[in-house]
Amino acid sequence: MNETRWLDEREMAAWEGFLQASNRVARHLEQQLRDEAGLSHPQYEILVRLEACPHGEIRMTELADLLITSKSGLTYQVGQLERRGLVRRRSCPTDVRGVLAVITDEGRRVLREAAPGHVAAVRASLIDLLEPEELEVLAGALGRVGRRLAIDRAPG
Amino acid sequence: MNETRWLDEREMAAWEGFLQASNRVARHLEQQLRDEAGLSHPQYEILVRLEACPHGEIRMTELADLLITSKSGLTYQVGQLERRGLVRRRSCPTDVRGVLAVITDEGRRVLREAAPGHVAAVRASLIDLLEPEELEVLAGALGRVGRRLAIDRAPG
DNA sequence: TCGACGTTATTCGAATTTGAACAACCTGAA
DNA sequence: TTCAGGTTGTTCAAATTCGAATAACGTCGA
Repeated sequence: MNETRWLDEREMAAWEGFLQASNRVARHLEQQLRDEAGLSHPQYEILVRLEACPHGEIRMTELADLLITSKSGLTYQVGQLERRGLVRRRSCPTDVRGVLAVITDEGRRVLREAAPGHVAAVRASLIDLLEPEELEVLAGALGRVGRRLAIDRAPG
Repeated sequence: MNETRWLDEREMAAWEGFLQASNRVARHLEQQLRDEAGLSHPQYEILVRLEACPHGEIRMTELADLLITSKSGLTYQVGQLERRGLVRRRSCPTDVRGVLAVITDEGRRVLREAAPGHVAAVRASLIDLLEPEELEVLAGALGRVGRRLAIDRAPG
């Protein structure tokens, strides 16, 4: 058991900044989407990912990985979206067990309407608060963090 | 209604990196704390904040603001911690409505035991993945983001 | 061909979170 | 002093999240 390497002042500042920014940005976006588009952030993300897929469809497990959520959580949210007609399910042609989540025309329409307000909120809460160099560093550093943590992830 | 300013490539990279890093780091820490200390991250944060306060105590509303959570959510978590003897409540001497959350000796002990593992996880999932310059930039930029969003917050 | 083993999506119960409603209380200006 | 208006912490119902358990299905080597 090694001696604990505590955080020094600048490490602490980075950590607290990261935590606080994560929380506040998340809250900001959640509220904006809820108010202006009637969607939760998880729901919005599902629509975004689906639209980016060929034919607007993808396997449930793959989608769960993209969204960094649990499979059961995705089942629930896709169920919500299906109820509202923004997504539908169809069974996978190559694997009887498989389910494809598919974005509907209505889903695309809702997404198209929600996107401008969402992008504005992302700018207001993060992007436009950063200098160009900061943006660059953030993209590089946090991209590395995400990729690093993506590796040693237990299956959900 | 202005034309939407969509995100360019580097802005998108920063945004996606931020989102993904937030999610993955949060998951990593949640699991580590649960496994090694039997605490959720919110609970750990409550203990940390309390210990940093004079006499290890603070008003509920102030604590909720520090933690960036709702008042009702805090009521619940403090209730959980009280059940386990890590925190106790006492009424505020200067305001009959007020309640002070107080960390107990047992709470301090549990926190002391949990801290090394938590710091190690924070290092492994974020801090030690960053170059010194990146750390500096992150602290500055995300600190600004947090402070900016702290201002226009609706009361909870 | 046949199992052993891993995958797939869902269901279930338990835990957690939120905002609204609420009762009780402070505060400051008239 | 009074009282309108804001605060305080809790309770409540509803929504969401997670992991374990489950049933059904692929895959691969012997």
